[in-house]
Order: sequence, then structure tokens, then C-alpha cells
Amino acid sequence: MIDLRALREAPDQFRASQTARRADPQAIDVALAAEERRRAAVTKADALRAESNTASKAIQSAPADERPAMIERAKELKESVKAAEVEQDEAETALRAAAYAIANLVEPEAPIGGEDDAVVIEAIGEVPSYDFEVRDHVQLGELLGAIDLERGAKVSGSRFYFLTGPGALLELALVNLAMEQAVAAGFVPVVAPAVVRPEAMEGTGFLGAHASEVYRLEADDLYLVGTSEVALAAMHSDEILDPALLPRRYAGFSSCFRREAGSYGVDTRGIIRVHWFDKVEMFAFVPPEDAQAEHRRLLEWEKEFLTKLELPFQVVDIATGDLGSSAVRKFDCEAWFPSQGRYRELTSTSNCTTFQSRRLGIRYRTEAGPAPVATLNGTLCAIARTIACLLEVHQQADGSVRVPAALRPHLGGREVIEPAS
RNA sequence: GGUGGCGUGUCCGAGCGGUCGAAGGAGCACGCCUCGAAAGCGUGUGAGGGGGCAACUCCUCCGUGGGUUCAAAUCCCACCGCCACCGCCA
Repeated sequence: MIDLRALREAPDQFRASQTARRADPQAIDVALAAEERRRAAVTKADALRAESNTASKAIQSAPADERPAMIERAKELKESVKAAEVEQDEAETALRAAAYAIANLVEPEAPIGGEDDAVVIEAIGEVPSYDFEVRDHVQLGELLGAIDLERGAKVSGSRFYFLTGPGALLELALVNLAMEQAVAAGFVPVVAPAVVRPEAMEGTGFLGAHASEVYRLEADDLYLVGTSEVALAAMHSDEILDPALLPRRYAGFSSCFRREAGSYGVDTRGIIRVHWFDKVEMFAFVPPEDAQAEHRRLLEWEKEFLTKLELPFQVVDIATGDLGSSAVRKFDCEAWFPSQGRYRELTSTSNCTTFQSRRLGIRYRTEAGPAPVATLNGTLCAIARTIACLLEVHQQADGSVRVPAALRPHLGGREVIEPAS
């Protein structure tokens, strides 16, 4: 939800932002009109309510013989209040719909354009070369007894998998390493629910354009989260946070579920794009003026983690047309996949400023009263995809996989994962 | 799943048709006292929205949503949540 006051004061800024996102700039005018109508409706209803309240209060102290007439009058007022409230409700519903249709402002520094206009900011690590024919992570996973896709499909369907043996241990090691880093950086570790109520889903903006991506549990009217961002953001909904405790940073572990509705035929092989995976997600609540700096910090932590895993990657500044509606800016870290000969997204960090907190009612105390906080999120480790990348990058000629040094303590000191006999 | 109880401000807790945005206490802030602090005393202390230069004033909010009534924190219904006991169970 955007800041309606800001919208009223600087509509042109929002029009420009909508255009940069390739969204409809006319949505601004629709919202402005709706806001005007709501104001009028509220003013009218308030006045009628005041009159009605006064009439009711007068009754109790009136002499008995005057009461019947006063009650009659109060009844009439009650009816007009009811009518005005219906009007107010309609105006407010219309305004909400209009406001929800508007995306967050974009940061002026973000590159303009679509998917192909993302700007590579930096590349870290050498793209490796191999003097043997590289295997992809599916072949490696099978060879090592780490990934069982066939049985995953048998039991759960396509885009599901079992992590077995070293694969399972690798997941736990990655979770440990990620949590260890997060805790050292001052994050509060959290194991978050993967099933949430509609309000949490709605509040984080996942029921908008991407509603078809989300699993819904019909019988219980609950949703499976696509990221623990949902639970972490909603954790403090309708709360007023103590500014002394900001920034507040959580590292949330949870399973993530995605329907991948629009991706038939894309990445069908392996565990790069799956319906379920586990993830450690960073989530931060900060005062709005710190959001931009916090965004950079999240990016640094992501880079730190990928560097520890010795994965070559590049950092990409996502273009305006490719941002989610809540993000003002987004950086992706894309790691090298030798079997594909290209970089693929492994982590992503978004600055949502006050867009989510307005919907969720997350505020903090300021001298001028409670104000919405800024929320930011960033992937620390999306496990399935990271395992895929790790296997591919660190593979050796015989099909074994070298374990990066940082991960060894979490794998019982193991330096190499050997093919199963 | 069954039965019973309960949901009030930062917290505890009273209120159970009108005088209640809400007693009392704790906490917090400021002041007095003190060399300083504690204790003590005094004053203040919810949020959102509208109007006014301002003093101030109006509207909404007592889990959520409906309903009854001229009038609801208070009565009725549904839902959500919490607690207790029973059943079942990892």
C-alpha cells in the first residue's frame, strides 16, 4: 500500500514511477478521485454521527414527557447515519482497491526497462573451466546418491525430489552455515510457519498479480508460503515497535512452496525450479531513512555467503519493469551453472520501504508519533538451488564433488563427496 | 473433536445498557526533595482520522465481524484467539 498523503502531494512522482514499471499511470488519477470521494463521504458521515450522538445523549436527561418526540427524532437520525455509513464504506472499499493497484515508487537509480535491461554491477569469483566433460547437477546428484528425482515424482509429482545421503546432509550443513553467519551478524534466528492465514498473504502482497503462484488449502482457508518473508513480515503486524530495538533482523528458516503455474517446460530438469524447497531468509525492520543502507547490507551478507561457498557469481541491479510491486529496488545474485554455461539467480534482495508495513500495520514510535517502518528481505540460502549450483561448480573429473572449506565443519569435516558405489 | 471459562490502554486489572476513551495499580516522562540516587510527593501519559494560527473541537477504536436499542466495553449471534479439563495423537 502506497502512502496516500505522498500521492496527494506529489502525484507526478507516482505517475513517473508507474511508467518506469510499465504499469498503468492512469491508476494514479483513479486513486486520487477515489480519495476525494472518500474524504467527502467521511466528512458527511462524521457530521451526521455527531448530531446523532448529541441527540441520544440529550434523551437521558430530558423530562419524561419530552422523550417520545426526541426518540422519534433520534430514530430518524439513526437512519441517515446508516445511509451515510454505507456510502462511506463503498468509498473506502473503492479507495483501497485503487490504492492497491498502485505499485511502490521505484528508486531513481534503478535501471529503467524490462527483464533484459538489468545491469550487472559486479562479478565475483572466476568462472571456472574444466578439462573434462561437465555433468549437470542431476547426473551428479544421481551419481552421489544425493538427489532422487524419480521417486520424488512418484511420490509427489513433477518438480518434487528427495534429498538423500550426502544431499540431505548438505541441506543441513547449508542451513547451519547460513544460520551461523546470520547469528554472528546479529540476526535473530527463527523457524517460521510455512502455513499462514489469508491476511498474512494479502498483507505481504502475494495475493495480487502472483496469486496463481500460491498454494491454497481450501478446506482450512490457509496458504502455503512461497517464502518465509510472509511469516516474518506478518510476525509484527498491528504492532508498534520500540525504535530502540531497530534495526530488527530475523533469519527465518522454512519450507517454501510455489505452484510454478506459468513455467511449464521451463527448467523442468533437476531441482533448480521446484514446487517445494527450504530456505533461510533474511528479513529486516528499519526506520525508513535507513532502508537504502540496509538494502546494501543485506546484499553484502548475501555476497559473503556465496563467497564462502566459493561459487562464482554476479550481482545484478533489476530493472524497473521487472520489480515486484512492493519493491523499490532489487538486487539479485546470480551464480554460475557450468552445465548451462550461464549465471542463474540464487539470491535476491528487495527494499520494500513502507509498502508492506502499511498494509500490515507495522509501525515504530517516532517523536511525531507512530509511523510505518521499512521492511526489507533477502535470500541467504535457497537450499535446493544452492545444492544444484554447488555440485556443478565443485565437481571433479571422477564425478566427486569438492566441499568448500567453510562447509566442511558442518559436514563432519568431509572434504570431498564421493560417488556412491 | 467435546465441555467449561476468558479476551479492556505499555502491562496488571475494574466496569457488565446512558454520566466510560474507560476506576485503581504498575511502568514510563517531567517536576519537587537529594551532593547524587533510591524511597516519598506532585503533574502528565493510548491510537487513527477531520476542522482551527492556537486554546481547542468533532468522528472512530474495549479480540474481529454482524445484530438489538434513541443509546453497547456492557445484551444477542458468528468467527478468531487464549486458558482448563476430557478424548485422540506425533
